[in-house]
Amino acid sequence: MPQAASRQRRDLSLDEIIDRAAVILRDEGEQALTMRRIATECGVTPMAIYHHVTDKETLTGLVMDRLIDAALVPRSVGDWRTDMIEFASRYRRVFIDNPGAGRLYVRQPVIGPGTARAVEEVFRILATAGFPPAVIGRAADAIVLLIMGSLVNDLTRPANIRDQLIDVIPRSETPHMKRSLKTFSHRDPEQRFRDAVAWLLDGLEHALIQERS
Amino acid sequence: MPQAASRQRRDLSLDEIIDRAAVILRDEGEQALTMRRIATECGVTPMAIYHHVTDKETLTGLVMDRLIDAALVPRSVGDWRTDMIEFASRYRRVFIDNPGAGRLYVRQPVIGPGTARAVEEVFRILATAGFPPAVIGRAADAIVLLIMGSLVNDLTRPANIRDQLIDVIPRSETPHMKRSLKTFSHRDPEQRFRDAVAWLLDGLEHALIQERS
DNA sequence: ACCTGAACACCGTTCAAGT
DNA sequence: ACCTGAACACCGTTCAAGT
Repeated sequence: MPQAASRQRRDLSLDEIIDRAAVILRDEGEQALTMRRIATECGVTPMAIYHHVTDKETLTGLVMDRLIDAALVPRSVGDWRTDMIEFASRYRRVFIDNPGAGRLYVRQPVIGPGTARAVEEVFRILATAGFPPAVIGRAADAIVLLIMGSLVNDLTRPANIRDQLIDVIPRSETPHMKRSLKTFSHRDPEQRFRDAVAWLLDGLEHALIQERS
Repeated sequence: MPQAASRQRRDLSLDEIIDRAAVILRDEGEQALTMRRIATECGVTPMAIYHHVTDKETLTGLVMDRLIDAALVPRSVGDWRTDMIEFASRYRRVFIDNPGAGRLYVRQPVIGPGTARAVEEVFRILATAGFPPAVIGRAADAIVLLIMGSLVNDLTRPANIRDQLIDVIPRSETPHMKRSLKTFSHRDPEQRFRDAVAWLLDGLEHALIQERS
């Protein structure tokens, strides 16, 4: 039988804090994730949290790096283009499936083991494709731009909000809008993302081929 | 000589509110932009603002759409690739030069005349390139992803924070990191963005050429 | 070292009232 | 219609103190 709880519980760990915070974020979203709420969930006073972490941003950073790490699965086995598209889609989906975490992710930097392993994996895929190291860094950055942009678009812009664009100025000013707006606004977000990544990889591959010939 | 101010000033307009808010945001950043501060700058009580606008988010939306509209210049005259890269860079720079506005922009949707004209311009450039309407919407979306991603990266991630990635896990786990991290972390942000857009356009152009043959 | 209690310095917004 | 005054229901965090 475990010892009765002492007057002051001394068993609160950083790990437990991160876990409790992650649950709140996943189940109730970002505005539910307050220091006071995390403390309550840990059965402790708000200021107890500050003994394990310097401020809220570093705590949320730890939560998000852990989410990334948990989503990394053993490397896949297709060709490098497929591997990259699948990896980027999986990374994106971590935050699409956890919108609270996603909205936090585009607001603050995240550095940790999960992030490092994710970046290493992108580097590895590009290396197997045959890109020289000088290009790999820039190419990886371009992939990151698409992931971040996709999160912003899909987490902060409601699905069909772009339909409103046709009505805010006279249609005579927007001759091209009428023809192209539908494919701009109505489309599966995941597929839009995969299209963009595919085009980017096409451009990269094209540059690689030209350099070799 | 103008009339003396009445006891209750009734000359506060939405336009003035937007202007004052824009100045605060540009000069002092996002955390200075509070409803109370805007009210003070307008010489009015906080609640007076709510008579002209329903909430803070719609107000900041109006500010940002106006920033976009002001940055749109007469269409350029190069080939479509150059036009697109220049347009995207200029759009991005609006928010890079105004970081407070930029950080708000990746948090909330913005719909208005400025946004509509910007989207129309992207459609126009892609149309002159010869893309069919069904592709134009998807291509425009891909461009938007890069712009949004670039804003997130350059406004929320400090320049060289990626250097820390090498130290968070044992180097034996990251064989590719050592070779490629430098080009991933040290690089002119604007140039990185232009590279990414150029690769994307390469991929798009390639698809267009293949379709025609 | 680990935690509590009270307070500070803010927020956006509602509500009721004035003219 | 346009604005004021007071208050509500919160925040993250500092500071001093307890054990």
